[in-house]
Amino acid sequence: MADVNFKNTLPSHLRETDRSLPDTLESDGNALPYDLIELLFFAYRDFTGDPDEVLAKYEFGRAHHRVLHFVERNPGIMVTDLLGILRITKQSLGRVLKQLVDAGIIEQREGNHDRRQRLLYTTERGHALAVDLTRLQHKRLERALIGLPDGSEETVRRFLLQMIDPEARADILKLVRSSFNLEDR
Amino acid sequence: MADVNFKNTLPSHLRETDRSLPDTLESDGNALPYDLIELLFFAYRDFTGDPDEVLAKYEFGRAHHRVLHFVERNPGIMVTDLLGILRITKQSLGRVLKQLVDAGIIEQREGNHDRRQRLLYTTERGHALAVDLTRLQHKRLERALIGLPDGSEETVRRFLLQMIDPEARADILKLVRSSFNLEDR
DNA sequence: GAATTAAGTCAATATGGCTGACGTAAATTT
DNA sequence: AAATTTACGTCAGCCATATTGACTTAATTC
Repeated sequence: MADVNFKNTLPSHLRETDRSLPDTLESDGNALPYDLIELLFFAYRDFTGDPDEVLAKYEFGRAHHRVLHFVERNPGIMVTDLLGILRITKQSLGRVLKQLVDAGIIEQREGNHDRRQRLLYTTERGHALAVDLTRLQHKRLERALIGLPDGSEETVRRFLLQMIDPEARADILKLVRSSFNLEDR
Repeated sequence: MADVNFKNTLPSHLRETDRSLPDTLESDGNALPYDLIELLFFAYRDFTGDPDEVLAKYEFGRAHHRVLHFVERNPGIMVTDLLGILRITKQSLGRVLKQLVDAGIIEQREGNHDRRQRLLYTTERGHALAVDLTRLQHKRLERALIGLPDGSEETVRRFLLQMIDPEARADILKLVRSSFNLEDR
């Protein structure tokens, strides 16, 4: 057995009585929203945790997931463009990409107009895996929206968009091609 | 210069005219919410990007940030409990914790009642750094909530909470000690 | 007194980033 | 037509952060 901790998330000092530690950093009106920060941390962890389990069976990691996702979503994407989305180096991508190609998850085809390009496509198997992973994340998102007031999905979308650096928003909006109207106003 | 890609996030096939690729995976009513998945990916990346820049000056990484954050937030926390929150091994924590202690960011004090414990506290410097980092993330969250309808902050909070594995929610709720009412109903 | 717990340590391994330096073929510019 | 730029790939090595397994010490609990 490994040296991992299987206990509660909850530290012992919070287990029994409430010793009422400060919820916010400052006692003046300038409260820091620890809770939002932490909820986002835990939410993202579980969000990526679902795919991780499936990927482990293929001996793939999160890096493979990201590549697979954006290739599935942008069939025929150029290597250069994928690098731009992922913001990693050619060398880093090269390693995982090779593994995905070797495993028959992604295939590369020479560009029609520009024969230097190795355009990326998911194979049938790759597509199936991508769908599986997306469906897992979809389910979690659906569940997270249950019981929230009307319009919450739109609110969450706008919130997430506005979390993104303003300079990058326009590009990302085109990339995600949301069917919702998220234009700036 | 490194081999990084400084170009647009936007792949060339989306740069000019809209070739209207499918927004969803399935043409039936079972659409997969690619956009939410991707917005969350990019939002989280930028969310962690702010602190990363500051931490780099100290030669710290994200692992140090997580430790600092939860120690700042739970002064006097036991090592075992911190392991439970972070879900990493003792060995992994040991390394970053040692660096933080050596750098005078975190200090360890023997437990009063149980002298085996090395309770963790931020030093004055550690506190200052933690506040800096939290403030950065706070600003991004504030900005992300601008212009959203009334009650959106609450909506986002509930959304994030429901993204978390149901079994873990109760513990995490106590841990984050939100001043908002997020009890299950 | 025995068993358990808290914390730490040694040693090895894997993943996924990074840097710098090149190479080749194809397209574009001059 | 030659020069330059672009797209892609590769070799070699480094670093951060995680992992596993085994073991120790001290203190507490049963």
